[in-house]
Amino acid sequence: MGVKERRERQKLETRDGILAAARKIAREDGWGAVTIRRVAEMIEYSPPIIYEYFASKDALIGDLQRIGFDLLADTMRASGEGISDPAERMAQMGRAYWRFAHESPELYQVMHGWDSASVPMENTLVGARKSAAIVREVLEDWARAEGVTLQDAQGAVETLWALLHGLITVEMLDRVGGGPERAEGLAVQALQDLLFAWRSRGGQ
Amino acid sequence: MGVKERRERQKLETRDGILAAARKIAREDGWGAVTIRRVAEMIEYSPPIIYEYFASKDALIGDLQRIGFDLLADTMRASGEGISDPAERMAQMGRAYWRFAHESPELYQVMHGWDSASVPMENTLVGARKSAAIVREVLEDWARAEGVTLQDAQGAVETLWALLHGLITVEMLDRVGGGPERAEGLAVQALQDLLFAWRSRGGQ
DNA sequence: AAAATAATATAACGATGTTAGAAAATAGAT
DNA sequence: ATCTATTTTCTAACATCGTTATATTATTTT
Repeated sequence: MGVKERRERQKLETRDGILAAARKIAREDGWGAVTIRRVAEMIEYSPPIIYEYFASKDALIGDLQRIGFDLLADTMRASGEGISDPAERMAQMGRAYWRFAHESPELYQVMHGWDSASVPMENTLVGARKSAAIVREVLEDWARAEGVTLQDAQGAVETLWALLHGLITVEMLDRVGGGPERAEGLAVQALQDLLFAWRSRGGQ
Repeated sequence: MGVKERRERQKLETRDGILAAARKIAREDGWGAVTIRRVAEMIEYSPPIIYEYFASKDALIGDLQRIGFDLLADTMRASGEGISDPAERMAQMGRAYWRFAHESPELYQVMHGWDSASVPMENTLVGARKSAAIVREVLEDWARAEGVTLQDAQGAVETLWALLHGLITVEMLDRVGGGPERAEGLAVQALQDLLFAWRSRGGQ
């Protein structure tokens, strides 16, 4: 009577296969190259099969988007674990964010609707909140440790996020002027500058 | 013998009509709704006519992208004109950037390839440089006035840009909980914080 | 082994960007 | 003013896309 179970397992495997195929195509040839037919070909099924697992192409891509945000949040959380100094923990998490965007550019792209990956913005909103919550915690730890009262903690988180995301954006667009290392240096520097300013004025 | 000239004029008008139509559709229903057929319908011509003026849909969109960047650069330049204090001039240009993104969201989107507007990244790069050059000038004026030596002026420009662009991104995605005014406040604040940090440490 | 059910494939639909070729409008020449 | 040549514009069609209806094959159950 393990038939149902085996079927379930196989179904999940196929589902994962579809997601993996879409991701692989996106990574290799961009999200514009991700078509139902090409995904189907890669998993060696006929196109309609995909609709047994996803309601639509948008749903499939939306799923990858959600997966990306979850992965990012997990990575950031993990990168901060076991580090007691809040400033250092924040720096590590910033680096984790940076690393994630560069190690999984196809996910970062789909998370933000780049590269003609048409994506429900609602997901981007929900997804971004996941990481934001983690950053906010650390930021408040830092403020407490530094004796700084943040007047607008959420705003501070958004500003930090904006800085990282903006620099990653310009770097991914640009791919010029000095290479990734320099941009990461800029990001680290700018984060420190912001923290320095907030500390100096005793609050944001 | 003014026939040729009239034809030329009419051709330019039609061309502008196509661009305007595409922009209008994008503004009203998003870039995903911009199809050749719909643009043609709006200008009251048949679809193939568009290919008399543009090599492809991508070329059409690429043109709007370039137009957007030029308009932004012009706006920023104009907003700083006649202001002698570099810090104030920079603030004005930052506000101009912010205003542009909100007054012409469809242009800002297409400039950065958002909303499934598939766009040549090369243009984004070239376009962004136009505004960057202007900002850099002012930033260097500011540094001179403040007696600050910027070790990496280009990096500083990129950082400022990243901050603005990032906050606009999060706000457009998010709507930021509190409306545009709050997000703009965050942007102004963060810019000042960065300048403060750079001044304090006597260089970036 | 036959019947019932589930899994998968083929063929097609409407919409897209784009092109070929026909039709219509306009120019210049007689 | 009419005829011809040229330019402008349109209709019809193609390939590709997401998606669905329907047929076919494989598997399970009786």
